[in-house]
Amino acid sequence: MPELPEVEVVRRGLADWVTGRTIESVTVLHPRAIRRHVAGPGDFAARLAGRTVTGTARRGKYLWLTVDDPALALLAHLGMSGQLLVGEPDRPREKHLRVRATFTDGGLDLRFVDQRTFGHLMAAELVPDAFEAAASVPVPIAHIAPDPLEDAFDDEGFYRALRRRHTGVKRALLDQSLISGVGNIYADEALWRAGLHWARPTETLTRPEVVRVLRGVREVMAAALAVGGTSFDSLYVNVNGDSGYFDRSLEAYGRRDEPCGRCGTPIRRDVFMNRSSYSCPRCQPRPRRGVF
DNA sequence: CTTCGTTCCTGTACGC
DNA sequence: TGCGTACAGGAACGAA
Repeated sequence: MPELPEVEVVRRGLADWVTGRTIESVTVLHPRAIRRHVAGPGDFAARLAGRTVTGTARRGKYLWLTVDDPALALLAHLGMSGQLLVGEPDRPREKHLRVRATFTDGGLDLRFVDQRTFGHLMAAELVPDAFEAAASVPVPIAHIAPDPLEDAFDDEGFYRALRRRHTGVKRALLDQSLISGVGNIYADEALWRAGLHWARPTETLTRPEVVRVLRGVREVMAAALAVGGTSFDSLYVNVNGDSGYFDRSLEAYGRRDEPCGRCGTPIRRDVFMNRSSYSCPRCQPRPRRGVF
């Protein structure tokens, strides 16, 4: 399940393998993969054909390729199971191949493979970034906040935004308009590190607690990035098809009934937002109404 | 305006 | 063996 560290691993791979190369043709094999590109597959392919890739960028879980048209980007979101793979152009088609791009040099091709089809690609317009001077951002994601690894992320502004909200801290961490790049896995890990329960009301958070949450997010993401990201199955891989190793370092996520690494209490699993939340009942006690 | 439940999709695991 | 169900879950969308 790609979150920020996994997307960053993919971005770095693309930077190595496609920068400077010219796209020859783009084939859409499944229209759902470009459903956010409202002009359709023909327009998507036509906008990208002949363009030379000039660089790569990322914000949160979105990554994009810049091209020799400064107003255009190839924007990608991997969803739950999306993969961007670089490989020999004559290899067999993957079962869930959705989009394929070839290059004029006849070398390695670029494939978007996505089993569960929650991911998508689009050819998007680039506009000036409201958060970082001199930077550009694709229009469809201009509304999301910077991610916590960006210089443009505003820690104090994040604290004030949380205090204005009336929701639980985990829901806020998953809200890409407040902080981008955090998904279910790293939200649970960051809250475990910060010693906060997922349902803690955001309006009661203290400044030191928010500092702990942000430190937790940044530290766990940096640690995951250092080992190539988190993989539970074969669905997350880098551009060469290799998995990361961070699942061996997770403290809370997926560890139901296993002992907490700090206190030994069995990790608890709750259903929240129709998905799993893992926490330590002792290190992350459930908040009581009226306590704060 | 904010908040929150629903929906999209496919493959795997598991109980009976 | 096969069938039904739970689960994995990001984010757009609509309702309240």
